[in-house]
Amino acid sequence: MRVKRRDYKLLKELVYTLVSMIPVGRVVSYKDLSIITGISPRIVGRILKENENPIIIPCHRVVRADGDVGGYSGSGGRGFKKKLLELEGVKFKDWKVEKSYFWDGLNKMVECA
DNA sequence: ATTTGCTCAGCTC
DNA sequence: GAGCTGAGCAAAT
Repeated sequence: MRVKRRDYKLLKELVYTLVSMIPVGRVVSYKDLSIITGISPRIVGRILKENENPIIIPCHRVVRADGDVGGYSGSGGRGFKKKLLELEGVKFKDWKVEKSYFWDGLNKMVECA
């Protein structure tokens, strides 16, 4: 399912909203966001990168499906992202988040809807 | 565990 | 208009 280009702006808002819903100490994969929004995972990353309100959007809580930290365009890069997550209570195994920290709340919400 | 191929919106040439 | 570039994914090796 693809979204019309005209809706791209709304799509961004949706992504931001979803991301801002992630509880502390939990993470969500780009893949899940891509499924929910109906766009490809890369575009999710692009949207986060282009986010207009970095303050209310905890981009660091979005990681790759493999558990890998992924990239980060903010200050400090990936290292800072990892540190931030650890600070919130997420434990890492090398550079990967343990699966138990993935949050499936979004998927459940979508199932409900 | 590592390499390869695919994806799709945006930017550049 | 054609080609390159990613904050990724999944399958094959």
